[in-house]
Amino acid sequence: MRKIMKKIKVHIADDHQILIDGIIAVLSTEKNIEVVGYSLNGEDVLNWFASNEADVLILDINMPKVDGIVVLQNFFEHSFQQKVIVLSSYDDTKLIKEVLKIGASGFLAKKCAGENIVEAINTVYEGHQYFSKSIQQKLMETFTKQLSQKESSLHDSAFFSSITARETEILRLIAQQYNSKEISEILHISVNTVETHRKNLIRKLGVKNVVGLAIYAVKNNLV
Amino acid sequence: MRKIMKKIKVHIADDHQILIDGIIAVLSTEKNIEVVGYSLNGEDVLNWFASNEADVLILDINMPKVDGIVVLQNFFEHSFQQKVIVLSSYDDTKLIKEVLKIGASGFLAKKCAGENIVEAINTVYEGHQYFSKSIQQKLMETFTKQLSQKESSLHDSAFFSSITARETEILRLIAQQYNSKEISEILHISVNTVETHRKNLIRKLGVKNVVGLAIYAVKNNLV
DNA sequence: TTATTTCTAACGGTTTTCAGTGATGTAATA
DNA sequence: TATTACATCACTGAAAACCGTTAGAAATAA
Repeated sequence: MRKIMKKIKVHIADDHQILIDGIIAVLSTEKNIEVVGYSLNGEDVLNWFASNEADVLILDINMPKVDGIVVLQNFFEHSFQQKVIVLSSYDDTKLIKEVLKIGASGFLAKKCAGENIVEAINTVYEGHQYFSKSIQQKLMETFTKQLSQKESSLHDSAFFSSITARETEILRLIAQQYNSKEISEILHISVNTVETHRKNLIRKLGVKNVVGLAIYAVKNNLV
Repeated sequence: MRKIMKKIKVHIADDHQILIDGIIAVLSTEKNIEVVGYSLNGEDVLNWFASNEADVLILDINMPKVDGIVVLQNFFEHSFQQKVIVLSSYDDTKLIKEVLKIGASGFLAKKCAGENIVEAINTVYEGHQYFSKSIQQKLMETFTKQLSQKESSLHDSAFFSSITARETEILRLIAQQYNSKEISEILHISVNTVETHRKNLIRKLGVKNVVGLAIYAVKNNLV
């Protein structure tokens, strides 16, 4: 019994013909991948891609006429079901985040090996995400930085060194939009006491007013 | 001229001797890696590792007596400069985040290939992070999920449907701890106007007071 | 034991917030 | 043209926040 394999149809958009030819050459050796079209500028991509039945779009982000980002946005505004792999000369973290937000499934640095394109196409076609190695590394680093920042902000010197448990309790309630009177009722203490704690918090945290307290609370995951 | 290569010294901690032997076997073929010791339980790791000069600790997270997490915490509390690669049977996202927070440099699923261990050791020794493939995938997914959530919060119905540009401007200033009078001076408008905008914001966003506004602003990345 | 911190509470006074209501000019839109 | 949305401004009064300072009781650390 022979398994009939459906070919993955690929459209390529890049302003450098030579690069397109290169990619086509690489993909031509792959039995389950077929290049069904290409565009040399952003303007062209949407029309082209909408009319053919490509499954995957390989999109260069730096293109004349219409920027790749704009193409991406248009693309997902029309909620096409196809997958997009973004191609870029630089592995700029901001850019990567941007395109991921918009909805790209993969991100390839141009310096990566040809085999990665094949891998990327297969991966996104199966519904997963693909990132070339250097980009993975970068993203992972910002990711773990995020984690450690969260952690370190919790271990914020001000937070653990001088804010008492009671103050934290009150800070939490302030950030829940309770005013002093309400907090005094919740904690069964005098309004004056709440106000004192509040004043101490403002002083200790070096903020100006309740707004500062609220923001501090949010940034330290107290809400 | 021959380059003299310093061997990377590795310590392994796992309660399964057979796994340790396996790793040692894999690493024995590597010229630049040397296994200098191993521990069969968590309790043992810290003493052992502190006294020898290993560069990299390969640490199983599921161990008897002292849990791997506890070992990790102790480890970084004593601020050892060495790198830690965490080994685990499951690629549980929560667990990964946990160990990354604490300070691990790498995470390997036990199902991964032997060569990955070599790659991991070299990578973390050079100061980078290493994650086995399945884990990368998982982390990337939660990462992009985060991004999309951030995005969706920006596209919060309330935010884009009813808040005007001027109101946003004022909201931003409120979140910067300016009071109405100060905002009126910054924007060269009457205090009454600022107050009106403020009231409208409170109404439109369904919050109780400035604190609610501030929190809304932070959560929508306006500060 | 002594010293310090923390929680509690209070007083007096000023400033700000907040709710409600109403009004005007302008610009876009139906 | 009429309507709507927006930004602007005003007045009132009650409530809340803010500022400075003081001070006792209890728990905790030196």
